[in-house]
Amino acid sequence: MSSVFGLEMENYQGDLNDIVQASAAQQSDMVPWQQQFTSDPLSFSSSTAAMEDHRVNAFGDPFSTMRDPLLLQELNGSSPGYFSSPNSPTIIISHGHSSSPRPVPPPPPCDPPMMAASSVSPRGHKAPAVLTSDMLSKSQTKKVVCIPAPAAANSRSSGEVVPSDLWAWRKYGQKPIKGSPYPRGYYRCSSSKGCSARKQVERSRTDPNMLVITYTSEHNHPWPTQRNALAGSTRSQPSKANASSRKIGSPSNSQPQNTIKETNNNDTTSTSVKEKW
DNA sequence: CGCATTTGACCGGCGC
DNA sequence: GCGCCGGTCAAATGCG
Repeated sequence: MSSVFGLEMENYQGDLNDIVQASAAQQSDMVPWQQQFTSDPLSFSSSTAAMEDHRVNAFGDPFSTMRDPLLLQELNGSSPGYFSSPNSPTIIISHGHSSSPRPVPPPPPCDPPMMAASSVSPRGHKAPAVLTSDMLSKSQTKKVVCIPAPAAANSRSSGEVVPSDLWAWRKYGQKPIKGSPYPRGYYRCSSSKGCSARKQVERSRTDPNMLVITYTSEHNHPWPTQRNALAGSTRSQPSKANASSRKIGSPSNSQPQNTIKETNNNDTTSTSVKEKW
């Protein structure tokens, strides 16, 4: 399996490039993030511990220092090394045209049952992205991103950590998923009212440290120059139970550079990108 | 005041 | 046909 992955990864890198480029192209007229990132020196220790430490300590929110994997993906355009790194988040991109009205949740790349069996290490798993073509061959563009979810420094009451990205996401629901001890959160893009972009965030049942983010639909608007409009952007903490710990992961309103860092971390998580149309 | 988050209810699809 | 599960909606609440 791993070998397959490796191969796939290689292949996907190529695809990814395309994707990234495409993405970049799409948003090229929006925000020159790449420049920002590019200018950011990537100096991270390759050691997992260091990485985690780095992330978690950065702001208390491991994800606050990293942009959405998806974002990273797009940014990848400027940092080719990202995907090649074995530790990067697993990103699966599936574009399809679905016949079913309802988006089919792709299997958590990081925690498919089989993986559970094979991946014993909670953290060092080179999470191979497992993607069933079936699922991917649906119609909407679905991107499954598997990223390491470090400690729940920024975790909510439910314990989920939501990475912040340039888009403003509004949570519209959360449901416990059968077979998974962790609930799945449903987010919608609040950057633009008409935007149908959605994402589902859930923890890998086999690896609580891994976060599986599924992006559905695409944004029909440019990147928010600054976490836009609807303003508040995504709150990271619940207002009740953890009122005191609320907004930890606060929006990265203006710190894109962090992404790059994340991009650099290699060595702990595996990055694999799959694309399906 | 406006927006985000939370939570429960409702709806639709799928499997048995 | 029934039950289960996932996904979405809507009302209430809290925070900036």
